[in-house]
Amino acid sequence: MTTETDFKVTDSEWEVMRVVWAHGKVSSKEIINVLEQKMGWKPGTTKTFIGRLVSKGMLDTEKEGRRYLYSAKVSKNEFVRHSLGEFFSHVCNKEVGKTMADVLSAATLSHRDIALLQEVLEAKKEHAVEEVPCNCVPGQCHCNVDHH
Amino acid sequence: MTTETDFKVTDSEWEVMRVVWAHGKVSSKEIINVLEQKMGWKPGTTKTFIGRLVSKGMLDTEKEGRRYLYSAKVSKNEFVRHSLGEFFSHVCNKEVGKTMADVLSAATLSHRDIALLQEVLEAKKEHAVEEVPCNCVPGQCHCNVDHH
DNA sequence: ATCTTCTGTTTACAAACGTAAACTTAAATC
DNA sequence: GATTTAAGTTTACGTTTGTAAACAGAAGAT
Repeated sequence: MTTETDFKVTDSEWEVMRVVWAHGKVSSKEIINVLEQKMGWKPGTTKTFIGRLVSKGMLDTEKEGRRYLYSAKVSKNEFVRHSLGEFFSHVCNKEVGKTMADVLSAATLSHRDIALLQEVLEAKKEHAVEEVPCNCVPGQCHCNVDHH
Repeated sequence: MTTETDFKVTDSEWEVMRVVWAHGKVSSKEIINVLEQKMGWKPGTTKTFIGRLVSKGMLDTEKEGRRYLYSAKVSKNEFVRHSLGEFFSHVCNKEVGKTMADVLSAATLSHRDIALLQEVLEAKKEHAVEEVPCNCVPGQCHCNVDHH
């Protein structure tokens, strides 16, 4: 009876979500096909994941004849943003910038991407702080180690 | 008998790793203390995670009297880089730039962070591509949807 | 009207995870 | 030396995840 959307999605379920996001509205048959190709999953496996995602409130269903059409209840952007936020909750705020720089230098970027990122940075300058405050618990990052 | 380092670390284990990274070498007592504070874990819980991390080859042990001193076998940077790489394996290459921009505009950054990021971007310009190639399977991203 | 075939739902089961108590052993103390 | 205590190891157990077969019901075909 969970109507609440639960952003916690496993790796496998994420594979399903990607197919749904790519299509907008899609039948289980299509999802099964794509993931049989990519993941080698048996139809039953994909069915399980679809079912779980519906229970979690990540997928909406719309009856269409004998089958359902599935669509995402949460947009891909919203979801990715949320997941990355969760990811960075494991990293000290002070290190987010450095980490981003790391990722960026390893990524393949287009001229347009770079321009966009530069714009964002330019805008960020306005509200940049002198020093990002550490948000860690004492003992969980270098900024704040209790040396007994 | 797994001597290989397994980068798969759960959220709880990550909490332990952060304490180890913060200290360099640390006793279980210290780890237990920090996580009892932050997570409300009973000592036994933390002990379990430490044990699992040792099995996984994420932690090295060095006997010191009656106890062990734990240290990380994988550097925090290496680990974060790897985990982010895994994260982005769920996102189309074409969208990595946009996603980064998204994260950056929501992050708190220092002037130094911004300068660093700008440097990285400047350097990236050199090898920027006209269009980032989509690396998705057909049917799993907009670049490549089979419309029946 | 009956049979076949989709398609969604139930059930299954092992491995991983979260959470922790119990046990054991070696060191420290009395 | 006997006892207490701290630290690592074993065992425990419910939940989640990965993987899938079995089953049920409705739509389509004969």
